[in-house]
Amino acid sequence: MATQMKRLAEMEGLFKALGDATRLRILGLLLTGEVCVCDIHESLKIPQPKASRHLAYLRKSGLVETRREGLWIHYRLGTLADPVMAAIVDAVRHALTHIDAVHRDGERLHKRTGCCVPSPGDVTRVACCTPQPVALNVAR
Amino acid sequence: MATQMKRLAEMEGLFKALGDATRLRILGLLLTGEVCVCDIHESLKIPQPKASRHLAYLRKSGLVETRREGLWIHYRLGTLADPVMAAIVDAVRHALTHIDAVHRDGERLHKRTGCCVPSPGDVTRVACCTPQPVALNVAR
DNA sequence: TCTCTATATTCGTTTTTACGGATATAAAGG
DNA sequence: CCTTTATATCCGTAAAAACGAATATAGAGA
Repeated sequence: MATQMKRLAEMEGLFKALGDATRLRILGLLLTGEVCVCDIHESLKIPQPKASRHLAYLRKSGLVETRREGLWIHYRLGTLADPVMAAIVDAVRHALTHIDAVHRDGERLHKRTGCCVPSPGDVTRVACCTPQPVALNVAR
Repeated sequence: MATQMKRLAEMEGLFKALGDATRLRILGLLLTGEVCVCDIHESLKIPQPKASRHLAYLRKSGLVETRREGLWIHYRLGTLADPVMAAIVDAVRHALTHIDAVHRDGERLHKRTGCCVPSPGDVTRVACCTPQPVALNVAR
């Protein structure tokens, strides 16, 4: 299996991509769904080139995917082919829903587009949340 | 809750700590149990100061803990207090069992100490392994 | 106290990463 | 074709991280 060969390097790359607060916030914002670059950099209150650079980094690492629509480019969370990696990313996505900064970014996005930020229970059912059954939130 | 405040920074730090192949290999080796520094740097075939530096990094990030026994210092995997972080680390530990390099390191350790490397199923039951029931390996 | 052994730290250097600011590309519309 | 708008990339710099080599510490035993 070719996917087994360089898994160490891939994992290192994955964690390097995740080891930056701005990129984590971007991933957190994308839990909402598709978001275009301008909404990203304004929700995070960071300069546009900075957002673009980090998005390029995330794109190269396979964590996000894009879709062009006219002048806009929409970013969304990607799916890693390797199930071992994907399991890690699932845990990360869930953890992001527990971060204050992510919620604040999401609220700014909400004011601009009307999309909502997911709550901890919504993303993936993980050990840290299973014990205490959370009250159901608004779906999607 | 104080644990909620700087979670973003903590998460960034966690991934920075995980974003290095040597440190990942060390964590993989520690899946075996307690290992002292000399066994670590010889199993990984890296110079001792290099191992020591990376171990210090892992210690500061809370991923490993130590126990002194005479002249030796034994390293073992630590437990993160924050359950959200701990869930991520669980997924990582499991993923490490899927890495070739980790197994090779473990075999060198085995030749030195007689400890065995855990197989994918042994560590944590995660999405990527649950579907295909693996043949039972030697317990422990 | 001297020595040996295991582990940690310092030093100087190189590489990598992140940044702001400026600029380039690329699609859409007049 | 020219302009506008959205996004990406380049440039020079600053900060962080990793390295090998050398050295320091700390415990155990003679």
